[in-house]
Amino acid sequence: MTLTLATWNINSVRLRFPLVEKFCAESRPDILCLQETKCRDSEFPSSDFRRIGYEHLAINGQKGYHGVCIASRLPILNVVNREFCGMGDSRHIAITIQSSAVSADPVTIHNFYVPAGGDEPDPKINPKFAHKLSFLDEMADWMRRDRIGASNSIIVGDLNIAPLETDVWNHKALLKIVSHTPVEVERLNQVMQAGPWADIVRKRIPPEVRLFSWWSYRSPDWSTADKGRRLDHIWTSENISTLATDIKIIREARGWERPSDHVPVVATFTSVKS
DNA sequence: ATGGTGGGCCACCCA
Repeated sequence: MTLTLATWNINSVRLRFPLVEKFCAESRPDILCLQETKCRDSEFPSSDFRRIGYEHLAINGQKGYHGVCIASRLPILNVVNREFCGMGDSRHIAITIQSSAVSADPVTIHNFYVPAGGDEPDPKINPKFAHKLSFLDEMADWMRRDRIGASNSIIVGDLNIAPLETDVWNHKALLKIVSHTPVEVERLNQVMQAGPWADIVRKRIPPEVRLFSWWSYRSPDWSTADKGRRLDHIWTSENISTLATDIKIIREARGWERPSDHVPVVATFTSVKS
């Protein structure tokens, strides 16, 4: 009994549906969480997802920017999307499913697209960076207050922060670059403690190993230069963290035709009794 | 130190 879950910042779901189809054919995720879908709910390619076996869709889109969705082979028992920072942005959606690979009880999956934060890592002069920090604070407050990560929960998404030294191509060079500054990493760690969440990717792949899920479009030879960052994450509540038996980062997806700048991160959960 | 490339969409916003 297994459940395979994937997260991917797709950077326009309409433009890149053919890549979604290719990825799903190869990796067979039961649940696919996408960020930056960049279309209204009415423009979402729902029939294409149904055609490739994802009959159950939870969509929180908006015109031109942001947008998240969860496509599932399993029935969706409940859908919630929460607004952060009173901005009206579509940056979160959560579903509840039943999967005996993970738990006898219902499991909630949260899909986040955290603000990128602009270029200047100073909240006093850069409102986008201030928004990013407020968003993370609000996530942590909500998780603590509502005990979001207490049990049977998973959180995935483009969190736009690479917390570990080996989550970036050059730790020292990126200390003042938004996505790897100490102030953001501290905020992200507070979110992790607020769950409390376990980083199941780093449970399976030790911190000594460099791991990236994003390479800039501005790097002409992304693979040989390999100036990547690990911005995309999968965390779980502690009670299910040991059930994540396999982690894959689909690096080759960055080399596909007209790629996203992010690649899928995939976790497979296996129940103790098989 | 700078600027490089993409997507949405029609003047620039965003990453």
